[in-house]
Amino acid sequence: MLDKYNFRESEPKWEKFWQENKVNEFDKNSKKEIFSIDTPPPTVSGKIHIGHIFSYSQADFVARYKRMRGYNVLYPFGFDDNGLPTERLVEKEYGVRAHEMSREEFRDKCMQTVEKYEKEFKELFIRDGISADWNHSYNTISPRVQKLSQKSFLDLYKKGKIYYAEKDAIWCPECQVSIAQAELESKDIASTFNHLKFYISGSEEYLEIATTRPELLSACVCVFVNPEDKRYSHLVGKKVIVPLYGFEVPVLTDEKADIEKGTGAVMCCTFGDETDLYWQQKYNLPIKEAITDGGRMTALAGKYEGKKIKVAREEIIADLKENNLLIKQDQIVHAVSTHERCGTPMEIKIKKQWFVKLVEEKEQFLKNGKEINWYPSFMHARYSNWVDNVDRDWCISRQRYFGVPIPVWYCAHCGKIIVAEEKDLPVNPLVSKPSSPCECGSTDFIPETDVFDTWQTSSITPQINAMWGEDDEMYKKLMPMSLRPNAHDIIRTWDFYTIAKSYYHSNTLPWKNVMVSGFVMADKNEKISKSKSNSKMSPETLLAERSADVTRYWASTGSLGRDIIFSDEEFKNGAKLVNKIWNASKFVLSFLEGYEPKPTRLLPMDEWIIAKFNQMQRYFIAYFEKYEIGLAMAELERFFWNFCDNYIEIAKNRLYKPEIYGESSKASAQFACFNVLKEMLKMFAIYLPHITEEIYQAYFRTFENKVSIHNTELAEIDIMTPEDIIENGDAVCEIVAQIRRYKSENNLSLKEEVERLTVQGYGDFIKRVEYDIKAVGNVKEIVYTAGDRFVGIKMERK
RNA sequence: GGGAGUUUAGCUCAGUUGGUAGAGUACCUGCCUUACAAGCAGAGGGUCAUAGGUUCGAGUCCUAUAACUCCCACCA
Repeated sequence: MLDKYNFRESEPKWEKFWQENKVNEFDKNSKKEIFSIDTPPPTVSGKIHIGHIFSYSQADFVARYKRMRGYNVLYPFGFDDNGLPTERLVEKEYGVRAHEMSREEFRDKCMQTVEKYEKEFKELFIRDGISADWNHSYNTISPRVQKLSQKSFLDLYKKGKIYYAEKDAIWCPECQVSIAQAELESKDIASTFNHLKFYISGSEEYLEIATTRPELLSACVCVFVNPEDKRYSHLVGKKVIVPLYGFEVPVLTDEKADIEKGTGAVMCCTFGDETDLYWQQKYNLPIKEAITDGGRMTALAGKYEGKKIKVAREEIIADLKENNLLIKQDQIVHAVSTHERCGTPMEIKIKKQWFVKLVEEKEQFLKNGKEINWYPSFMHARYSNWVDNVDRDWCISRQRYFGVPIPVWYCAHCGKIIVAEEKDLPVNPLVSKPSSPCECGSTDFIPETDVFDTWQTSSITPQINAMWGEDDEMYKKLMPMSLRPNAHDIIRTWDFYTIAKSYYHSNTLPWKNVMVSGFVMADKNEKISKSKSNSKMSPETLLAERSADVTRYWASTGSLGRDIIFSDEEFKNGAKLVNKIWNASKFVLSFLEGYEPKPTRLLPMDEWIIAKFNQMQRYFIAYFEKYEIGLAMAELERFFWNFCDNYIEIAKNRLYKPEIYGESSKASAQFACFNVLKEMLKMFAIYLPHITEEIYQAYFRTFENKVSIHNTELAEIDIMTPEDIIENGDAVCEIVAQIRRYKSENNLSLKEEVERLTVQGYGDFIKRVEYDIKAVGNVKEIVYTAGDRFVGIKMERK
């Protein structure tokens, strides 16, 4: 019935079949309970890597499981295709910089690029057997999503949760864009502590100050010492002269000046770091900007104007040395906040920006986090830990090009902010104008040129998926969504922002459950990087050479939330499993040709395997309900190998030789084989959708009456079995194992005949299945003796 | 400095409510057994990180310690 299995032909064949037969589609009109998944839209910023395949496969297992548990599954798929990561990809692909061309030209290039990549992405995910419903797909740059993103902005603005303010913003001088706290990454960077002479005004005495950023001397506004620091108490209130620049600044006291650190005296520049900002606000210090948006020195820096930060630093150190103002240099390694995308140390700039309020609602967000089920549960700690530490509102304006425009104008006359009207969305303020004049009568408007942070858009994926503002009934039905799957790195961004947005918009949770997956590591403690992600691990290669089913098998072996090391071993195990499933099915089905399923009086060992199956399925389901896909698979796999090595070996004699064992004995084995294989394949279908479909189509489809195995539902095998059947059947396996051990230890073939087998204390059940034991062990005679149970078996050979 | 995770066989990991330590893999020994040699059978291999405690009984519960990993804070 089954011949050879060739995944290279079969896998694409079934992928096409599923699309054509709408196997994975969400049914809007179904009465079934809905299970909805807020799929992560992959960022279009380069290639899909093995980590994507890993975590998307895991989410797919859940989607397939829920479908087979009778849910109406909404499994959408989006692409996050705007914003800085995409721009950088486009700049790299074309070898250009966005600011070198017109906005339109750059946007065109971006659109072309994302289109190309998304096609590739989609093909790759389909090739991995991801069962998303492509009717429910979206792109964050599409007009539909732009509209929703702007609607989100308007809603929050009206609710007072978004504000426009000129204040400190975190700035990346490399990308020339403001970024959010969540986009910072702490990095240990080697640096130099430069000890400088700050002469006391009108004195030969100097104050020694250590700094890593001498290039900011021109922005120095004061010097702080700790009020408890006796060494400097005589200097407090006096003025010191900033080296090289010659202007005077006061010596002030503040607790934040650490006696232990450096020399205990610190120069405050606006802005070298967050502490400078703190002091500026606390003491209302003057603001002096020494660095331009592009990371070069301003006119304030005098002769260093126009130089890059690093260059200026080197030159200024040389000049300090030359002027005998440098006392010494210490090499240090210190933590520096950098932009996660480019690794450039951040700067603080005063900018007019749009912000979403976060700080004032922290308690609420913590509460919301508590109401969500996190799998694994400890990932909740990571969420609350982050929310607890948030100390900045979320800056959502970006000085970039390829993004969702901020739908706002400013009156050229009075400066009033004019936000777009909802009916006009999506709006590009650079192209259109407000529909009515400003209150002041002016019709002259300055459009906002900034675009949104991508997270402003991707934080409403539940709203996008649930058709917010498009289908109110559906929205009500779908919110909160059932599940958000994502990796642990974006808990602080995507999860957090999404929770905040859903609360602000509708006072709901975005989803009931979060399933957090780990990372794929190249090796222990070694993340997969572009250079490491060689062809051996590229998804294309793995899918083409190892098959999608085997790749998915590997993805199933991971533990929830835990990082996994890329392992060739697991691929081998997967290949073995797939092969074994094929062979076992082929064998079993060869005895089921023309079989008509009907209730049959079952022999004990057939009851046993069915009872074992049902028990395994209960464990399997319990694991899946906790999103423990790996443990569920292990449970299933263990059963399957037991089915092959013990049950088939027992049953095949009856299947082969009805003339000896009787037709009804064969029918009993057929019943068990038919049902166990069928139900087991359904469970495997969650992980290995291709090969199971091949077998289903070749045989079981006629009986199940569903177009695809993926439209069937998991079911127990509904027969009554004696309570102690598992225990008794396992005991039989134990006896069989002892026969095998004996033969193995004596270097005998397993088919060697046993003259007499003595079984002691195993009870009456053994007698009832004597024919099975005799057959599988090739035993001529069994002698039963009384005594303690599990005493053992004596064997004699002629 | 704050938080979290991990520590069980050479390796990768299970171990549900406390009750004689498990699997896969590797190594070794056999077996061409009428599905599968990408298979089958079997053997060896563990002070469950350490030290205390609770208990009749602890890999499991409690306390402390150590090592590794991650998140956050630390940026003069």
